[in-house]
Amino acid sequence: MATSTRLRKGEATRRMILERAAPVFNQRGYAGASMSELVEATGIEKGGIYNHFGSKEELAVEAFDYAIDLIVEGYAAVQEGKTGLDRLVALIDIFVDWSGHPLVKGGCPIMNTAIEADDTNPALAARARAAMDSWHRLIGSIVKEAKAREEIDADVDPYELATLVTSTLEGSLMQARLFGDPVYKRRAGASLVEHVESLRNPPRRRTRRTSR
Amino acid sequence: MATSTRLRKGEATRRMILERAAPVFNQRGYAGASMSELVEATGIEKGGIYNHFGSKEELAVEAFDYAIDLIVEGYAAVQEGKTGLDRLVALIDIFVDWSGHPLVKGGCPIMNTAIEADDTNPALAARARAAMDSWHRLIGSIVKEAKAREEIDADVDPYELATLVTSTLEGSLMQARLFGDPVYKRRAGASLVEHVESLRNPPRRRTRRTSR
DNA sequence: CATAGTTCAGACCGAACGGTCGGTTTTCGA
DNA sequence: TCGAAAACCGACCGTTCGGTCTGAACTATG
Repeated sequence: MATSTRLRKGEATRRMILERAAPVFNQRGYAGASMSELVEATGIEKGGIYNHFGSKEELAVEAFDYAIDLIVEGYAAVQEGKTGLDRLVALIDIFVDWSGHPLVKGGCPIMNTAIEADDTNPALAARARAAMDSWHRLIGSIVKEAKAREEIDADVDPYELATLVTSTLEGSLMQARLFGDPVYKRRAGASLVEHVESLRNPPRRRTRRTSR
Repeated sequence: MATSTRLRKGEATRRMILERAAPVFNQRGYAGASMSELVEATGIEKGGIYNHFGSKEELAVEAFDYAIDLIVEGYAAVQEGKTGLDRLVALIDIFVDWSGHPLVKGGCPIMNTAIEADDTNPALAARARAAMDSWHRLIGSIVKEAKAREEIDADVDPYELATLVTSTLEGSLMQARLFGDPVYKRRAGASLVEHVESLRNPPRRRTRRTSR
């Protein structure tokens, strides 16, 4: 069919633009990233870029979604073959250490976008909310599964635990990036894993203090 | 003396500029805030602003320091008359609810600056590091005091607890602002207070789960 | 292999950017 | 009250911003 084949080449460069623009936006922010930087990063001239995206904002939104897709796939992969609370621990572990190869350079796109866009860019803020919501639901569903398997008490609120885990992880990532030191993430991860394990049913011996 | 009196009027407007520029930078970010916005916010024309600050960056750095000073004073005030762990709990409580009157509009300047500047602006990133470090030390000193008063075990690492508390608070603030809902902060605060209380020595009955 | 349709380069646009500067007004000690 | 210094305005600077558009180059089907 005409449409699908005609558009093929364009689709490829379109994806390539997103792939290379995503880290630029994630590192420099929406306001901080200029079209000339994006031209340099993508190797496509301005006319070429605007042939695929109607505006800088449209490109930023799609680049954000692209980054989120990458991350969603990454977190899905690390849960494979695991069940219940083990899935949650795997998520925490991989957040703490992306095996040295961050999926998108510049930190967590959700947090970066949330911080910049909440007061300035409604479109980007809405995408950040959607992505964060999806992340909350992922953790929430894991907790629900753990409850169904009777790994943890029935009165643990899945969504509440999800947002609490998120708070600690994202806050630790912010500090880790600010100081260029992963120890903040490790501490937070260890503390969260300990907390999660303490919820296990029947309760095991409680190891009290945070990691050292 | 000549110098001190001659400069008086200028110093006043200089402070006024910082006072009005700080929320602009905090809400719109460094790259997102334009000089024309700062002119509008301060009521001072561009020439007037540049009479006091050598560059936009210099203004941003001083505005950041100004915002931090406000916050430091705020946190100092809330600790008055309290000792040991009660000081820490007071800090957590006030972070969760700035009584409806945020000291600087746009969220936590340290986090906002850390997120934007870590990959783009070394000068601002350095100030954010300094401010965060001071915050860490404040909490650390409180924990040390609590240890000296034998409120908590001697093997609790003050600095470690400080960074953990910070992670959870900042991460929850990010979510609260993204969704426009303070519940994220409240949950995090409740969880942290519970955690802190569980460290009290002699150990009281442990309430196990997160707040509800 | 012709050619219609798609993709891209790059010159170009007006607006807005951060920053400068000369001149006017305001301030305040003498 | 006078006058020098400080404070401030606002026009102006060159540059870069996001965005447009025309024509050339490429793609892939009939």
